[in-house]
Amino acid sequence: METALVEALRARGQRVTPQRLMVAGVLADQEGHATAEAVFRDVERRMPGVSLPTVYATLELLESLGLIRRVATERGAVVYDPRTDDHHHLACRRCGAMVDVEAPVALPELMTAARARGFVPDRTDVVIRGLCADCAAAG
Amino acid sequence: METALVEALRARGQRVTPQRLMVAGVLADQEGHATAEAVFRDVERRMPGVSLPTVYATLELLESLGLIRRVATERGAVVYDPRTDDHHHLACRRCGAMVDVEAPVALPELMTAARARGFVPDRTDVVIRGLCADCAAAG
DNA sequence: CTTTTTGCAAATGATTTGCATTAAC
DNA sequence: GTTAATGCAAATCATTTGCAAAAAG
Repeated sequence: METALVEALRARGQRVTPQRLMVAGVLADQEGHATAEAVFRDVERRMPGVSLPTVYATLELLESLGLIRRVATERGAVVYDPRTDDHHHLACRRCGAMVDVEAPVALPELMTAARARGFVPDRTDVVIRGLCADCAAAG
Repeated sequence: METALVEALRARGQRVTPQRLMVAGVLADQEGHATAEAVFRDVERRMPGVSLPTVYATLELLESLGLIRRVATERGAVVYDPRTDDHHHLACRRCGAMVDVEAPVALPELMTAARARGFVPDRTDVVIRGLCADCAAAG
């Protein structure tokens, strides 16, 4: 991801800073999804002194470059997803965990209905809500 | 909706208050989705003196009773949806509007993948992101 | 050197909490 | 009368902003 980031920044005439590389690196290492706070904690550990506003700004930048995705959870909390390929999410209503699933989705009727209203579709987010394996086992 | 609310409250031994009826009534009249603030403004107009915390508490109550749905938008803003039947959403990335669409969705591969991981599905939320008719027309 | 990015501190906005008062039942 | 619900004020949480200092190109 770092190479892609450096190229994207150069292409837009923006600067390659150690903070930006670090935030991108932390997110790339991330298994699953992370809140801005969580990213901040990891970044701070390896680079003391970085500020939270910088982390927020960088996450926004990475999203605008298409290198990460921003995902809103059911309660309105926001997490960042280092994967930008086509995948969907399982959200546990008990523990709040959000897990990736890969599977093709085709929603022909829904797309037709959307286009019929003049809507220009861009991306489809599918979230299956329910209980994750651990919470289901716990009762 | 008011009848259902009164019954649900009685069944749980909770009280039927004018504030609760008013919040439910305002949401039922609502076309589309509303933020807590918007609900508050409407409620306040017809019943001056209601407090914002009461509106929040009531929205939470209505959701726990299954009478409304809470929907998180892409940016993490939360809106309340008076419809609880099976329907999905179109979210405009430009103006933030969220519109209902009715269309059946069947996601067999995704459901299979979810169950294969021990996940117990409950409901499926599908959000199509893109540009609404107005924003697409505006360029 | 010039302009962007950073860090800090403070502001903002949405939602929640504590608590005394009021109102349902 | 009891107990739950309300209104108020203040607290909290996540995120954003303004601005001077530092650093990238």
